[in-house]
Amino acid sequence: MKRTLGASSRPTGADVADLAGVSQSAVSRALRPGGSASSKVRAKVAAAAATLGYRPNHLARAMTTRQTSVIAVIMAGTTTVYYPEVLRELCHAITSEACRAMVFMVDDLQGVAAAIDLIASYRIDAAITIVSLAPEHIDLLRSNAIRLVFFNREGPEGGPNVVTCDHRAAGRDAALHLMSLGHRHCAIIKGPTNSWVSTERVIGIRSARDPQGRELDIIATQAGDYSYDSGLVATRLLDPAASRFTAIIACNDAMAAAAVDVTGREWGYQVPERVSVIGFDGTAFGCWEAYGLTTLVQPVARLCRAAVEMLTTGDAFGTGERRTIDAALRQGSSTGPAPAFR
Amino acid sequence: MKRTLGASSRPTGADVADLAGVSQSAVSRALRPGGSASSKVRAKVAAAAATLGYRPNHLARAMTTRQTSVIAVIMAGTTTVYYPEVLRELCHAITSEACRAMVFMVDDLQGVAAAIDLIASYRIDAAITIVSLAPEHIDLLRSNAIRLVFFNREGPEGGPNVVTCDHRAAGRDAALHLMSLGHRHCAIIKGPTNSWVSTERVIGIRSARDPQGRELDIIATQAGDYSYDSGLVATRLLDPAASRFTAIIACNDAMAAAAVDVTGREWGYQVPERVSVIGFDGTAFGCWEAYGLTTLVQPVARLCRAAVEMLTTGDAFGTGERRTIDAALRQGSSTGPAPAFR
DNA sequence: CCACTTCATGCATACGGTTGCAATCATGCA
DNA sequence: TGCATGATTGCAACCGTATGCATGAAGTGG
Repeated sequence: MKRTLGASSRPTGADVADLAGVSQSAVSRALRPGGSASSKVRAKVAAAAATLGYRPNHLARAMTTRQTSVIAVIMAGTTTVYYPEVLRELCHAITSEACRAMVFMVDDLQGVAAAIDLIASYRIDAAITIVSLAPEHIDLLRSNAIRLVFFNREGPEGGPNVVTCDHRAAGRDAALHLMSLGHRHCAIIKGPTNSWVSTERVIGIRSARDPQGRELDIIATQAGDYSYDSGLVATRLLDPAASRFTAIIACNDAMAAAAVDVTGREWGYQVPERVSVIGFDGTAFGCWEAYGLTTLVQPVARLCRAAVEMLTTGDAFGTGERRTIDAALRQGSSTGPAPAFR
Repeated sequence: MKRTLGASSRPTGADVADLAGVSQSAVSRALRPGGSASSKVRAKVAAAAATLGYRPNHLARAMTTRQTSVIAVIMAGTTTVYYPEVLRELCHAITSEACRAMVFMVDDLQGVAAAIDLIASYRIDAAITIVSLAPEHIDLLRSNAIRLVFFNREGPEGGPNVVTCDHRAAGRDAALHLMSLGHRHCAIIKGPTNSWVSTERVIGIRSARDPQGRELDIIATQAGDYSYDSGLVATRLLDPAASRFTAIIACNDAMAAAAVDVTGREWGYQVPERVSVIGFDGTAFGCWEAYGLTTLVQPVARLCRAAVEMLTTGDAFGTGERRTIDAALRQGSSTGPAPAFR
């Protein structure tokens, strides 16, 4: 009972032990499900703990057990309309799994290095990364036995686990949807060149074949950075008179919305009567009436749950496990039958 | 040098001490700016630490210093288009201040209690809450000397610190903007009845007086839950024929967008020629062309920085400090001069 | 009734740092 | 040269929990 009076600090296991008339180790064991303790001691300890409002100090526990039940989330600080939603869902999934989410927003490579350092310093159990990691960072995490999952992102060779939407299939489905509506020629607004997701989607679009074995002609391509404004710029660079596309595929919903705006308001082409527009991600505002985007919905919540689950149930660090989850087409009012052309 | 070989664990301060030929406490002091250590020892320790790739274990440090440099964020798990953005900015602000963000998504009162428990268990330094807290939770945090800031939310009497946008002034500015355009009669779409922010905005709207001392007539009121869909429902309940409003004020942008859609597409009233619509928050998609919302922008990043700053620089727990930050009118294409009426 | 197994419990130590205290060392000044 | 003074440094005691080990108690089978 050495605790100083009037201290605002929490009671410790030793305090509970004193009150219950047992040893501190008995308290530790009595409060842990697997611990060896008689029901009598369990009762006494539980009573004392309740009286004192005792709760174990997770830091001290982590010191000895070497696990914190904390999962780190590494995310880029750049503003995109899609990431905050992912962050929210990831945190939600982590909290639901009785873990704690520690978020690291990184602005540059230096920030990534700092985050990796901190993750190791806090003995965090596992990490989900939504940014690319340098090999030395991956090695550092591995050497500290910190499990790692890449989220919607390609990890390096033979490396860590990956949870991703099947972007290639989503791209294919987008193209198939348009072809089933009679579209033969389309324009594409890609994401940034270094975006793996964008690349996959475009590969999927190119790989699509309709029942007659025909592919969708991509007769114009522009690129944006996933922002609405970049979508405006990219769409304006498409020349609807010169290249006779009847559909625009944008690699995310924000750029698709921009495509709808430019097509309808600047070119004066009806959507979808004259031009159909299709996007990706399934962000909430995409289905608001003014846009009514047809889009390939990423089941963000499921992706996040899968990532967390992979971290909490898996065994080793780099089993190279891979979970791929399908996107679903949400039919909106931005796509329709191709106009009879020529 | 008792470390077992082949262990993947990090080197400890003792390892560095061995290599540098000094004591472990010397290592501790040499690596801390304020520590008393000769430049010779500092150099030796720095060299040894670099060789071994040593980084102090934050958990062990937190055990003795009783501070973790972790700031908790307590947020509701319910989906709203505004919160994820706040979460992102809060995490960003926290990371920028050399602190770590631990996020607790709570779905119900039980979740709040669990989050508070964990915050105390991890000896987290401070917390930012975006949900309401029961008095006993606030007491628990106070008794553990965990600093607390309410974010865009009214704390209890004489209690914790608050960082908030000046929603009342924002409401007033919205009304003044409309009156300056000649509007005399408006309809309001409020938020949920328990939303303090919504209440403040409405109070502000009612308190506005134009230079002639006249107020804006609120001739119809409906309520939504801040979602787009609820905005559709609420707007449809407004009877534009019966009550001759020339403007709709919606308590957030999502509902304002819904108001634009119903007004233009369902009623066939031009926006803003026949009806003006104004929203709040300044969410990104609100200014996309199809909506072009006039809105009162909450400077989310500044709010978040202010909250974090208050936690990192303040002194005591409940100084009742209050930081109020102004919203800014962003003029869009959804408001215009009132039609000459009657 | 005894030997043996199983279980419960306390003691002591480890986890990896920080920090008070005392001893030591270097330095300045008379 | 001698002493006072202040800066370094090592020792040891924490922080609060988990856990290996030894011991004692209780139960079990022969």
